[in-house]
Amino acid sequence: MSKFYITTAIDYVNDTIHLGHAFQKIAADVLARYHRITLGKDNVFFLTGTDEYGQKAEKAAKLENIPPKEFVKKISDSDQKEQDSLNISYNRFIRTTDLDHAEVVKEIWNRVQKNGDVYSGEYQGSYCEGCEAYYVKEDLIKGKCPVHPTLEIKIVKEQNYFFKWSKYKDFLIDHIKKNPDFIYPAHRAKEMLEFAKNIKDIPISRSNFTWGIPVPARNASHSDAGEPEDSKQIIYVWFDALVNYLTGVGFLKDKELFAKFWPADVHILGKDNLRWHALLWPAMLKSAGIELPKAILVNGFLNINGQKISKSVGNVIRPTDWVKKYGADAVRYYLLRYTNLTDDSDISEEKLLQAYNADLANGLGNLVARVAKLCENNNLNLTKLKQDRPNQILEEIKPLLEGFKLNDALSYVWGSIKGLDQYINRERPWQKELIEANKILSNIVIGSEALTSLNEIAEALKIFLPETAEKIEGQFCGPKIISGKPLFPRI
RNA sequence: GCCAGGGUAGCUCAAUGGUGGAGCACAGCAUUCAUAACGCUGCGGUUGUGGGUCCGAUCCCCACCCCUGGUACCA
Repeated sequence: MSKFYITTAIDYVNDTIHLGHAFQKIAADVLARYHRITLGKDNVFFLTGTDEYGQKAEKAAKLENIPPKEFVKKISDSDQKEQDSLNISYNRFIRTTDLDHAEVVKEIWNRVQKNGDVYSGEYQGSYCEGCEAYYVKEDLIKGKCPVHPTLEIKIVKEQNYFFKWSKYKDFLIDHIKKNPDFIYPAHRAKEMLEFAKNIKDIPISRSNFTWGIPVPARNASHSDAGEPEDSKQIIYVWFDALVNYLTGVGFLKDKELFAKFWPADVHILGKDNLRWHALLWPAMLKSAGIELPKAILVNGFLNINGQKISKSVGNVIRPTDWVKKYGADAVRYYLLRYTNLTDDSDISEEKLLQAYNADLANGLGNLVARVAKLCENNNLNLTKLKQDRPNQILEEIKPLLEGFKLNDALSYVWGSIKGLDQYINRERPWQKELIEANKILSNIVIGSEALTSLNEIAEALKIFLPETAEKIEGQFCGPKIISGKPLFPRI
């Protein structure tokens, strides 16, 4: 691999992102930072952003009595602020309302249409007003919504453009089967294979609201009776949103950038978005004659104190809420170490505190403090910073990171921290003659044949805890080392 | 209802068809370079329930219970 292009889900702007969304951004950030170390900064592109069109955003804006454009800007800005608070190192924060994006969406639409995959038809759906959602007949129980059995199901008809999704059924099944790494974890691929069997065409335009990218004007020669009025048709949000991954690396606008980074190496997304990424997106790309992404990484959800994060439960926590109290790296650390990326995980502020004190204050912070003080007391003079060998930690965690085992990778780093603490207790540099003590300390700071050093730990931590890594490197860059403030004061 | 994932020490998770592991928390010892921190030792489990296959199952099979997600066009 010579380049790495990673994208996150773009967050829908009906509300500002919370810790659950942040979890995914942190994971993506770790992968991006890792690859920047191995491939070089210029060979990594990290895209994130906001998804801003659609009925739900339009409604949310109406509720606040402001124009959609203003509303989505407000949420997008606050999403960006949330991400920035965690030091998410994106290369572009895309908004689907960005001008270049509309151009790309239209281009994809036209390509798909040119390929014969767009047709006009009548959408008829069984709509439940309680769920504000459509149901397929098979899912209705005695003709009623399974969630709201007391409400009447309404039959809603709409004239729309449809995408020939079903045409790509065999292609999709084949692609997933032939590429076992396409969807991770594997059980998600199984899920998609099941679903793929029943793929039907879907409407990719809407006419009952206006907040979206208009369907491009049609060729006169193309017209046929009963087709929707184009000017009133808005492109369906998913058809619009998925395309951001192309816009983000300069499709149309910056051919060089696009040629360098496409196809995406990893799309990371929540399990709720899997179908669209695993089945619709590849079908769209195939239809448009564009190469498919290499991997889809599905992250689980976070629960807080055993409950799912939701407005109605009232347990929504924003990244900034915790960052203000504990710092960005503490939040990153906790979410990375004590969750399983691909499964649901339960988190709590209490556990964050436990991890903070046990691992950051007592572990890493204390190690840095004791080593710094020992170096200061011994007047250690560093003549070099690194051993002439590859960073042992990076070597060890490479396969873990490439297999998306972020928590295991971080655990490994903490193993090295423990190793240094054990070494210090065993060697007792504070009881040794100056020369002997300095040899021990130099082993601790820059390493030896047998010992993984503090500087190696710091280098590895750049991937996970960038602020902390920088502080440690600043303190141990020599030649003189002096003790400083605790990195993580006990709470 | 249907599909999928999960239920292992107080907590978070690991593991294997053959006498159940780690970290945190807790207790004791030791120690002072350090953020009452670090280290060592210990405590701690009839591996959701009931059956079955097997010489032997936590791991395989069946049923059930509980939790989670998806269930098609609302991100």
